[in-house]
Amino acid sequence: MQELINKVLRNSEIEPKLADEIMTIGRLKKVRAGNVVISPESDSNEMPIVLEGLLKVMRQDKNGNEIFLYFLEGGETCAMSITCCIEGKKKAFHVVAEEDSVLWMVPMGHIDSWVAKYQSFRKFVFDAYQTRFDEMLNAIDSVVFLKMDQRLYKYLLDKKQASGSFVINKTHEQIANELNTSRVVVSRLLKQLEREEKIEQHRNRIEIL
Amino acid sequence: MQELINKVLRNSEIEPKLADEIMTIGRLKKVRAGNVVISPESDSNEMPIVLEGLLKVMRQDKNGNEIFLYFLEGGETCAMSITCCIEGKKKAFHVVAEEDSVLWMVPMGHIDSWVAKYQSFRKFVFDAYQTRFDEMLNAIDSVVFLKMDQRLYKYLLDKKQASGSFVINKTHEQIANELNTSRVVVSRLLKQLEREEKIEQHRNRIEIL
DNA sequence: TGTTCGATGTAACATTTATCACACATGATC
DNA sequence: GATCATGTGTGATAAATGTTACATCGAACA
Repeated sequence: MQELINKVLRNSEIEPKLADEIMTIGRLKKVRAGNVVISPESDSNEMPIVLEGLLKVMRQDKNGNEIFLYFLEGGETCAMSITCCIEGKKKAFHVVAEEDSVLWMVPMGHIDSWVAKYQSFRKFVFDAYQTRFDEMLNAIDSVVFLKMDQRLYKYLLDKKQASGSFVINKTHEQIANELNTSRVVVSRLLKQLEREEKIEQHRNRIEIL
Repeated sequence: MQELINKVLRNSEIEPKLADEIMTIGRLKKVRAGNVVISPESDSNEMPIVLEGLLKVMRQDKNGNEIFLYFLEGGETCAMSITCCIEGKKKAFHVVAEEDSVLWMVPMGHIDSWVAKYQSFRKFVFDAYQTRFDEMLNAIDSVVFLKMDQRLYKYLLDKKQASGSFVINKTHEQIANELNTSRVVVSRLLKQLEREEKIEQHRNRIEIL
């Protein structure tokens, strides 16, 4: 397990001394696909770093409607968790395991001092912010500028990209929830994509061509 | 002028010594309403702090379609500028003066060392990120979960809030651009809001009741 | 005063998306 | 293989939004 942490952290630009600290202070957490890692209710004070697997960040409104924002892949962390914890604010999002994942949970208490002390950690944090802003803008773009058929296709491609697999194991219903639309709409548009030979459909499974 | 900077920075939680540095190193910039402060083309390496007035942050796609994201008010800064400059990435947004404004432009070169050195600056920066994430999520909520009539009304209320005025001097066309819809749609919905006695309309001017 | 131009109002229609209803397919289980 | 729960396909219709076209209004100014 230590090797895994080592691999992710050493591969990043974290300096060895800091990597040691992070390894000493954090704890390992395994989550199974579908499980919630962070929710508005949870007041965890840990920053999750993805060692293995894939997390997804979802936004939810008061009525329980959801929308998918972006994925967190190996080596990445949840920038919003950092700000929320530092500010002690309630989180306004869910983080859910998209695949079985291995996380390294780092208590927030040390963040400030690391930011002060390590240039490489400042870079790590600012990188995280940069990437998250980009993803957020990307999410906004999709919703604002694209029609549902394009949004859906983009969603499938993003998922392929993040998971590294051409196969997506989801029902139409699940996809509809992530795009905040209805199952019927997704079924219709997927059928259309199939006719255009961009995908192939099976039960609970979509294959990207 | 120095008084203005003093007022904004001293009122914030920036420690005096840092405030002095910021005042020594930055430069004053005045912009008139409508003028562009930051655009994807500009590769300015300065972080703008709003001393007076109001800026708005807009997202634009390749086809030139726009959408309003959020306002930057007095004492606030553009978090996305920080990350972009640090990462040396192209900015993916426009910052435009919504009102005549006075800005304090701080060269990015000093940011990293200030973050390392001053706890209060770390707080300032993390606050900025937190606020921006919130505003961004808020923008996403509007676009994803609200119908156009509600989005429009929310937009008017936000504008009222940010400007501190019940009067909005904009044409339907301008509003339509910020919401990425058409003038006709805005006219229709504004008329509706007028019938519901939530607003009063005049030429180039909307009054919130 | 009349002209001009940008802003606003509104009808008619097209397109996109949402919703409802129901048929049918598939895989699991007994 | 009969039963059942769940997933998918599709028509019909409604609602929301976008588009086109044109009328009217009001301010500015010749």
